[in-house]
Amino acid sequence: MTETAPRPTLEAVAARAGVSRATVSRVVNGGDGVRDPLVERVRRAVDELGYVPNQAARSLVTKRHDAVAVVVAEPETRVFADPFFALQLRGISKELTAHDNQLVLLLTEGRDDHARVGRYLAGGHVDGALVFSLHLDDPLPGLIRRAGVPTVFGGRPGWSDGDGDSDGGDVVYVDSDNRGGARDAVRHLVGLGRTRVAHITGPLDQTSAADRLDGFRDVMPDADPRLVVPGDFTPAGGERAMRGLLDHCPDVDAVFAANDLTAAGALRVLREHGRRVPEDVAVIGFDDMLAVTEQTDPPLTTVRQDIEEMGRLMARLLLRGLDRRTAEVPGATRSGVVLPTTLVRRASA
Amino acid sequence: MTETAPRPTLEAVAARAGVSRATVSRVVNGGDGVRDPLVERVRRAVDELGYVPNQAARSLVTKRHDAVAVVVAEPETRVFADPFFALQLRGISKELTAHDNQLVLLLTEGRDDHARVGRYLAGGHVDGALVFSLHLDDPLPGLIRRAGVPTVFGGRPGWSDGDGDSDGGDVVYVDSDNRGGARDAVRHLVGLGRTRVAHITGPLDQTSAADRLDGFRDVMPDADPRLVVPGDFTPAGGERAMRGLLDHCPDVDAVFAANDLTAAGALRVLREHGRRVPEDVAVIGFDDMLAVTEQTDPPLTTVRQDIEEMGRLMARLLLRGLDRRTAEVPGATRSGVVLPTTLVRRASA
DNA sequence: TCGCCTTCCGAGAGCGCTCTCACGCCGGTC
DNA sequence: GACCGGCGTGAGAGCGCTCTCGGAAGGCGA
Repeated sequence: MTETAPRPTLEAVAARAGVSRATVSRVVNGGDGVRDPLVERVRRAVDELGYVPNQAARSLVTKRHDAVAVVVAEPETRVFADPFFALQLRGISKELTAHDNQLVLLLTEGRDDHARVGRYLAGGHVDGALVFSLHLDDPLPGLIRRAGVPTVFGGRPGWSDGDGDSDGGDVVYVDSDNRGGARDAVRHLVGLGRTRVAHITGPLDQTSAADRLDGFRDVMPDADPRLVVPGDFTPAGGERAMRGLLDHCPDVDAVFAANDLTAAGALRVLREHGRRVPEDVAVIGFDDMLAVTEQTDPPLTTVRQDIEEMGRLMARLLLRGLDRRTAEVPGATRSGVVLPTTLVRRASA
Repeated sequence: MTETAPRPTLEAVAARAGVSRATVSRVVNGGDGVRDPLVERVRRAVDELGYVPNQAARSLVTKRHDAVAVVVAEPETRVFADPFFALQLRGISKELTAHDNQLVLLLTEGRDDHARVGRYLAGGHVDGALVFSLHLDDPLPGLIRRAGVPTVFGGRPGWSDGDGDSDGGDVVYVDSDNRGGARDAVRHLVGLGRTRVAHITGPLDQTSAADRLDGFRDVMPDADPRLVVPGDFTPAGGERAMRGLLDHCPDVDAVFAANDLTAAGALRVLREHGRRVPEDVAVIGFDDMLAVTEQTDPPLTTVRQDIEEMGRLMARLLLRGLDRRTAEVPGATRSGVVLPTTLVRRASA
């Protein structure tokens, strides 16, 4: 923990280059309006001294921080028992880095933390926030909105539809096309000639789960209600649901599971019961978590979403809102952008 | 993106409370040496105005940031296709939050990024760094050391042993007891009466993999060399290794796999070949990634490490080094702390 | 050649905070 | 009753930067 030598200041660079502080500042910040030879001299001085601007001093006057908060609520980190979290973060990180922004990570658990996050965001320590909050009843989005910080949500927040309140801030979010992906999956099953197609849902207080159910219903508006059974995005939930399904609808010949973990559970129960996949029952998941889809027996057909791209887009959208000279985001409406999904065919359907 | 009203300053609070800036500052920072009635008045003013200190201004003079960087190298995020990353981060986050520090996340990929991270750390934007870097040849640790930022490593860096160079900074790290855990696993197999115990290693340029191999050798110093086969921490690697093992040592009766994914691959090949687990071949993994260990057939016996605690300890160690009034870390040597592992018995061994 | 406009650079104020220092006031001592 | 010590408070400098503004220098038309 040795103390480092005092770092060079603008003043020092100016002295060495034989110019004023202002000129050095100009060069450091782009160098417009400074004649070439001077620019050159300043650059050299900067290099020689190893000058790095003091961000605190800069923020103090510019009121910008070049930092963005990423807020992840506790339940998410649980859900993210898969590469989801890491990938999204990676996308965000790449985009932020490309625009010289730092990523401040805020993990929350429990109500107290919400207050803390609210205070932090309201405290003006960051220029904006990227927020993950899948649950309908999550107080976080409200808090954050009130904090008055530019925000982009990951996943459609529960109240973004039909809310349209007049407090100014449009809700900006990035989501993947859960509904469309679900439709593709179910259509694929129908295309396979299946007639008794079941759906194991996710927790319906999450918009992603609700949207996938909607997609299922789009294709199967008249589905036997017993073919729609609740799950919870876990393998155990998938097992439970599948058992119930086999009990009440033994003639089921296809299952669209709300996610891959659920599908994995269902697969296990099907094998237990001697049903062949996909011959007797075809199965499709959602997410394409490789750790799961490639390891199941048989390998799982599923709906893939481009997680990393979601992260990248969130960051881009936010930065755009922050009025940086950032490339326009194609397909972005005022309220958000929905990324397409693709069906990945493996052996299970 | 509405502009928020200008936030109140110390000055404003002082005016409202009828005291000087200095007094408000004192109260905000603990209130020592200020008489009670005044403290009360200041507190009220702070509340009424919703005053939040401007961190930038504060940092500018204190030269502290109450922020810590977490540096994760690209290969890690790949490895972290499991809750590892999220859990560790959670532990870190909790500890930092408890001490009012922010977490700045730095994800790197490729050489350019190394330079960027080096610059950032050297730039004095954070008080310290937590670094994950498992590979022996990673240039990151060196860069970071040179940046002169207090650092704690996650996982023993390759060069921490026998290096003992004189550049001042002792290498502080937190790791789990890979070697001891491996010993426990292998001893368990031996205790089961197995005599032909194989080991599928991880990539040996990672200290965790090397340590696990060492642990294996501790118990089986005279193992048939053909029983030690290379893997790469992936299921595919596990499959490949297991196939080779069955080819060359068909009498193998136990496998200690370097991690759970590897074990999952091995398990699949064993089933393919009609070997019963654990009757014919007992299998043990490492990590206890629940998504894997509870899903394999049969459920995997494995060595568990307390990931979240690792993260928490890293943060605590760093904060301690930063000379905050932080609780002492029991069992921490100057160079780091090694957390115990526990054998979790399931059905596979 | 003169004046005017443009371009480039430097002086200086000030962002919001901390912290040192000096001063005022109090009680206690001789 | 004069003096001293200590505690509590305020004044003010200054952290390192940006940015406005004014002045110097140079180019061009008349």
